[in-house]
Amino acid sequence: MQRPSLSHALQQVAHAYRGHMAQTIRQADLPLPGTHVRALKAVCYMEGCTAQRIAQRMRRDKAQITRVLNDLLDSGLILKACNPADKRSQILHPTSAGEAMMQRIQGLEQQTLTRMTRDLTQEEVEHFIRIAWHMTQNLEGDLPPDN
Amino acid sequence: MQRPSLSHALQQVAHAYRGHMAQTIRQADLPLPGTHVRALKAVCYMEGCTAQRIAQRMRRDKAQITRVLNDLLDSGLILKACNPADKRSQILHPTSAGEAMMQRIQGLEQQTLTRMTRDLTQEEVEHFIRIAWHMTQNLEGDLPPDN
DNA sequence: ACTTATGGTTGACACTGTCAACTTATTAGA
DNA sequence: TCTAATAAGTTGACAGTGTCAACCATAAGT
Repeated sequence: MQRPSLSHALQQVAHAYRGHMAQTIRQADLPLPGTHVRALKAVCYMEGCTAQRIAQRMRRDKAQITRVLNDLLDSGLILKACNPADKRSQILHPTSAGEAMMQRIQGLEQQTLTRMTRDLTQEEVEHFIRIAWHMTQNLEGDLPPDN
Repeated sequence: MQRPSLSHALQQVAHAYRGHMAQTIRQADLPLPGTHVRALKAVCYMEGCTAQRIAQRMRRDKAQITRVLNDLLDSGLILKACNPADKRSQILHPTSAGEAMMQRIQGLEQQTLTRMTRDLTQEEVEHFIRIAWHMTQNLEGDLPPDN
């Protein structure tokens, strides 16, 4: 552990990213907190997306996911449809408003990512991602990336 | 943005680290949340540490720092001393209990970091830290690392 | 002296995260 | 088949994180 320690660097960069995204989204008048964005992303891009699958992917408590999804439902960004294969669960789909929101947010995220990596090579970024994923695995040890 | 996206990787690794540390600390019966740990670390290792300096270093709102420091004060882990050079501010010092706590937590953190980087080379870890710091700079743009 | 800036505190609030208890439906076993 | 264990989702409660605005006291510049 030398000067910019791993833990400090990690916390700072995560905080900076979160903060920058939050501010960007606020400035664009899209009143959607970070967790909601991530959940919406999952609904838009996962096939046969259910609450449980989102919880697994994000490694969050399913209680939190339920609430976030209900917010998205109330905002008219997603829909729940019966899952004929399992009456307990519901398949989630974005509404057209949800798709549109996702498009806008993707743009904002891309902006943030571009700025964040502006003086880094593609290779460096990939290296970073690979190591980050490795560290995650070392601490938890399951689930494929799949995004 | 390919499969394990930068944003996803970043959020996952930060979450994994935070979660692992929290659990480790809980298992060791040290009832100290993460922000408190970081603040205590600053008090222990920064010369002439004040609330303001901690806030700058952690890039957090000073209101939060005030509250965290008051918790640490109530727990008997730190002390506030008058700053003769500026009556508004207080110099913070760890108590012996605070030092002891810091020692124990350092050990736990080292455990977590070791596990997290167990199959990575020193070079890879340093590369990761360097890129993380770069990204932080790109999004915010000031303050030296100094830890 | 007056104004402005800074260190710190407090109140209010939004967001994040987890745990436990519960309902309903599915699945596996006796 | 009946039943027990398990899984999806919901709800309540709560701890922790983070920020904003208003405020007080002191400091610094004019």
